[in-house]
Amino acid sequence: MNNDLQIGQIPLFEGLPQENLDDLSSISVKRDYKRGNIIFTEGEPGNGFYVMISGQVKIFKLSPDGKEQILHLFGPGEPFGEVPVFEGRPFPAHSVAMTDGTALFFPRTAFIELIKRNPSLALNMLGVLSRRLRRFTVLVDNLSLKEVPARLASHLLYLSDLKGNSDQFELEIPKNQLAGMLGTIPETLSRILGKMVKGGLIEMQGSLVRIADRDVLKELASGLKRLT
Amino acid sequence: MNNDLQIGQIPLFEGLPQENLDDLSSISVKRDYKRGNIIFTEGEPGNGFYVMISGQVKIFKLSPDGKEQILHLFGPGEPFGEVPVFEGRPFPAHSVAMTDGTALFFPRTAFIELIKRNPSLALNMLGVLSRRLRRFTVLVDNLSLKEVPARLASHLLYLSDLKGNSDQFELEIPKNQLAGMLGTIPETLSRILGKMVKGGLIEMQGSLVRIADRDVLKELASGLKRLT
DNA sequence: AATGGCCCTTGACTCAAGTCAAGAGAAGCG
DNA sequence: CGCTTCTCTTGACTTGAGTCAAGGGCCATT
Repeated sequence: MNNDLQIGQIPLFEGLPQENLDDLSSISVKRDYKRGNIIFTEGEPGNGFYVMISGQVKIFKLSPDGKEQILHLFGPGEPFGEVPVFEGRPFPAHSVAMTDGTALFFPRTAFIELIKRNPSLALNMLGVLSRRLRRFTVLVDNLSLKEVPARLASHLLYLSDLKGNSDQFELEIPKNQLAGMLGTIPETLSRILGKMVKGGLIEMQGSLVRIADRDVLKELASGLKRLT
Repeated sequence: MNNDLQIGQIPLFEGLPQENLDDLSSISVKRDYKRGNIIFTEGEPGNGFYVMISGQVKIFKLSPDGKEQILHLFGPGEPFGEVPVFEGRPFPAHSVAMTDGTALFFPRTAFIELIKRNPSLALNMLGVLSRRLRRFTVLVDNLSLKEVPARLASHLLYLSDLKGNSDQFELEIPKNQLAGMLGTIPETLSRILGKMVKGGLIEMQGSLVRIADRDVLKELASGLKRLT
């Protein structure tokens, strides 16, 4: 049996007639990745984009001395690497597989032809890019206007929200990667998590987090309060 | 006589048949702004987007204690405020007029109808959003992985580039606003500009900059070198 | 010419977060 | 099973950049 995501289940392709799904299917190429594989590199020409089928990828920027800033983590059903498709310039960031997985690759020119013939595909794609722009405004806001404890608090609340506001959840990614998402380094993250535990805001066992004081966490996240 | 930008001269609408331009014209509403006017506010529902005709606007985030991070500065011909159009959620940031000016407002539903009937309008818009995503990756990279002197150096080189690599140019905006673009505060910007002048990298008179040592500036911008 | 309101700069100080270094677990591999 | 390798934590130190406070210059308006 095959558990893989089918092309019609991809949100980007929602609402398309079967005929278009067949077209998409016929232009797509399946690609498998092992954990750690480079999918594309910043500066490399982009001849198409990807949709994750299984596994997880990160999109990130790299500083000359090797520090990483993660821009996105994408899982099954999510498209990535679309910027060069519509802009014609190279990839603006790097992409590496976080786990073993599979993606569909859609070549640029064939995909653009499909878009020309199908306005709802265009609108779906506009929605995807718009959501991504919004996320970036949040990221910039965090990096520029908030301190690390506030970013971490927001992120924990976000994760909790993803699990239906459960008080308990897994981080899903290693802590050094989390540091890269929050624009900091593992040492700092570790210290701040330590303070949160001591302050009674959360409890931790490995990568399992339990929110102990949601209200204070919210105040921290909004910048009303500071972590002492 | 009328110096204003005509609708056909807006890059977003490039390549559209006259009929569509007329449609666009008929759904658009002209709005005038005075310097300092709020155009929209974060959290406000977005029922349409804007195209700048004359003047300049800034799009920015605000921290609880009033610090600003500028996300974009837009001038004549540039669209802004499109995210809610395709995503259906409120504006993700604030917008204020930097100078007196005029914008065209395009209501959401009418515009979406036009897009559905016109693939090249959709592709143009996809191009605009993609370019904007790329710019954000650069902004995030700067904020997270580079120090203020490096961000400033890149910005100066960017301004020089805009003027055909001229060694001399105006900042165009007040220095406190420049600080807000670079993710810092006026005091810090002032100090670093001071250091650059002392170090012989640039010369300054008011808001006029002359690049004196482009090579070192480039090394600074890339992070290879530090400002002492 | 004088007043008030920005804009910009400079100095002294503070502090959040990064660097460097060491070590403990945990996980993957031959 | 033992070895390497990676992840995570903790301590001591450094530092980039922010805060606070003061003052000078410039412009617009009266």
